Amino acid sequence: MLGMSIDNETTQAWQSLHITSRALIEQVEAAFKKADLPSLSWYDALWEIEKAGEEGIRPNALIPQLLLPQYQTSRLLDRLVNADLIDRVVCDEDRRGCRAVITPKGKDMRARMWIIYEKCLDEFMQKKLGKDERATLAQLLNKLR
Amino acid sequence: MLGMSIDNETTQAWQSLHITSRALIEQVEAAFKKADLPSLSWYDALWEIEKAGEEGIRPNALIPQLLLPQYQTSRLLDRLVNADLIDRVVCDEDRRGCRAVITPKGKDMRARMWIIYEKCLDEFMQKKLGKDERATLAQLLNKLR
DNA sequence: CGAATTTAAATGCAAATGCATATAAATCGA
DNA sequence: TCGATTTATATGCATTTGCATTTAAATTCG
Repeated sequence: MLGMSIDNETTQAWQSLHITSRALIEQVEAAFKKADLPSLSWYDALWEIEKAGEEGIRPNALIPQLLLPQYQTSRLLDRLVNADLIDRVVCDEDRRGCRAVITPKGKDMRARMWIIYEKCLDEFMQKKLGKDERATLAQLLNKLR
Repeated sequence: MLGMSIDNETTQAWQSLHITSRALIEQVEAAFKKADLPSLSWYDALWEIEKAGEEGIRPNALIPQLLLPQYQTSRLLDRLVNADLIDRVVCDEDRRGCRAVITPKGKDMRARMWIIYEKCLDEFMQKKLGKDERATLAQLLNKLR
């Protein structure tokens, strides 16, 4: 470990990742806000819950998907319930837990958000990199996990 | 705009960027916390302020560097002042403003944080990608800005 | 010059976050 | 079986954030 040293490519790659990801996410958030829509974290949650179908999904299964701590997941669900976008359905097979199930209003919200999100992805990713570059980027980033 | 559609490479690249950046930053934050050190945003601010030397740097010049909104920058400086890591020096050429100047304690803190940060960069970036891959990653990410 | 506008920075307040802990059901083990 | 432990989720409280607004100095322009 002594003598470990960080080279210039490493610094540049990290810096780019740190800065670019923040800038892009901020731009997406700004687009949502401009369209009077909720934030990216709501989208991510709604999408995972919608994909789970009528059965819904357990909060603890949502945690690794959303990369959020447990308490944040719980409170995000609170807000989604409060906005009538999901229901917390009682969970028969485990009375400690619940299932998050999307409502029609939730589906509608997610669809409206996707319209904006899609435009962002086109503008901030698809138009800036060629197909092969996008594939390379994804591949390199995946090696970091 | 009608007919615009997002292809699979775009989705994958976005997803990777979104997920990977969050995961990596979280890991760095966790490393700081484990070492009883403050967060990445403190590091970034201390570094920019330290680089500015004895003259210090104006808060409004810090905003684009840190990619933070004005009020967040102001309050981050509050906390740094409060921890004796920087001083808010009166600014003679513009009485509305101030200059953020690092203190010896601030320099020391930044140096101690860098030891941890460097290990993270080595572990999460340098060890996972080859030199050429790191260069490619940085280059692709830079095209997104 | 002097009123109107712009810019730098701070702040009051409501909402979100982080942390530790609480609650309560499920599972494990003697 | 029953107390001990683990797991799922929620929540109280302090800190941080986001937003809108305030304060005050600098700049613009008739």
